Amino acid sequence: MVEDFVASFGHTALGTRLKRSGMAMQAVAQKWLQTQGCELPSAQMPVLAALHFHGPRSTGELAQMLVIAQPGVSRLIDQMEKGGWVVSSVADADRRVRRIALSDTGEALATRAAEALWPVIDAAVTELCGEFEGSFIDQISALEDRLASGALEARLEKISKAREQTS
Amino acid sequence: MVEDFVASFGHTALGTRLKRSGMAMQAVAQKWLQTQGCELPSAQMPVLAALHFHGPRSTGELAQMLVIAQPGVSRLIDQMEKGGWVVSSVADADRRVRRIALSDTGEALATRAAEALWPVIDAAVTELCGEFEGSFIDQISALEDRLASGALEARLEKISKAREQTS
DNA sequence: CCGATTTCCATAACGTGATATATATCTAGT
DNA sequence: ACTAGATATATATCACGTTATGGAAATCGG
Repeated sequence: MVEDFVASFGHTALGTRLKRSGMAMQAVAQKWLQTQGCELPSAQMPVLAALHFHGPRSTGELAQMLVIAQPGVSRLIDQMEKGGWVVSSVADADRRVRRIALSDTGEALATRAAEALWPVIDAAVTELCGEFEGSFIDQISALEDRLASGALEARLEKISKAREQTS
Repeated sequence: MVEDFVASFGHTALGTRLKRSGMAMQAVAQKWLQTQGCELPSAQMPVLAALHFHGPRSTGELAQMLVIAQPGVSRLIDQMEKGGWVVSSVADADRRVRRIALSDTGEALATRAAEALWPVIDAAVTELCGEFEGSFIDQISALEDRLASGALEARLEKISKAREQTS
């Protein structure tokens, strides 16, 4: 039985492998965030971060910043507004433009995440991608192996606990 | 204006970036395949290749080989059967098992792809990922840059034409 | 040999990306 | 001022991955 045909398919299926590994990392990160009491869907996190670090933006600006299609942003904003994380208003200068800003709740979550959540993920992923050797494809393979073995979960756990100690 | 907030977000959003780059590569490959007269949706390509190189398999075996969830395989097979690329039948030994095999049409496409299409993609992606330098995240950034500049399309075109000459 | 458990697959519901198209608004040219 | 075109956003639909769940078939244990 072939364990992973796609990985055996050389560079031809590299796109599939990158997509798959990316989704796996997102899933692990989201699960960990939930254990930390952060219920925000992972797709909405980049919006939260972007608005937190750069202030209110329009739908189109967010699409450009996040490199996702505009209808996707439109839907995300609707969801986040229903969830109470952002507030939107019609821009003064141009009534076609919707100005999106974090609500107090959203700002509070973003602040907490910026202090205690995103740094942990960053550190864990940095560790996860450390010490890679060989060609790019070898490094992708190494990443896949580490993800499959639960290395990211373990590092999130470890780093999170270490930070609790020092605080 | 921030060009790409996600990329500026360090390792925290690496999953998002990998997923995004993977999807971009798939899209480029699919578009090129269409110019070569290959109409198969990209998601079905791994199934075609797996059945071509390893022979008929069950739904569960395909899920394991392709590292996607079983319901996904189930749907893929339905689509491919409607498209005439595969035929499925109830296994003799165990009537729960669905045995999936390439149809003549599917086998013909797979043979052609194995000779003239997948090698081109493989060569183009290999070139695309060559000469990467620095840390893993730097290499991802380099990949993103090259993809954004249309480097993969250019290489597919170039390699494809070079092969036509020699044949 | 019959009932309980396990296995394989299908279906449903959801998440999150895409594209295509419609609508509303603004701007420029006459 | 009026109209044509450009622009910003919303809506609809599709693609493709997931998990949850249930039914049919096979297997196991008493």
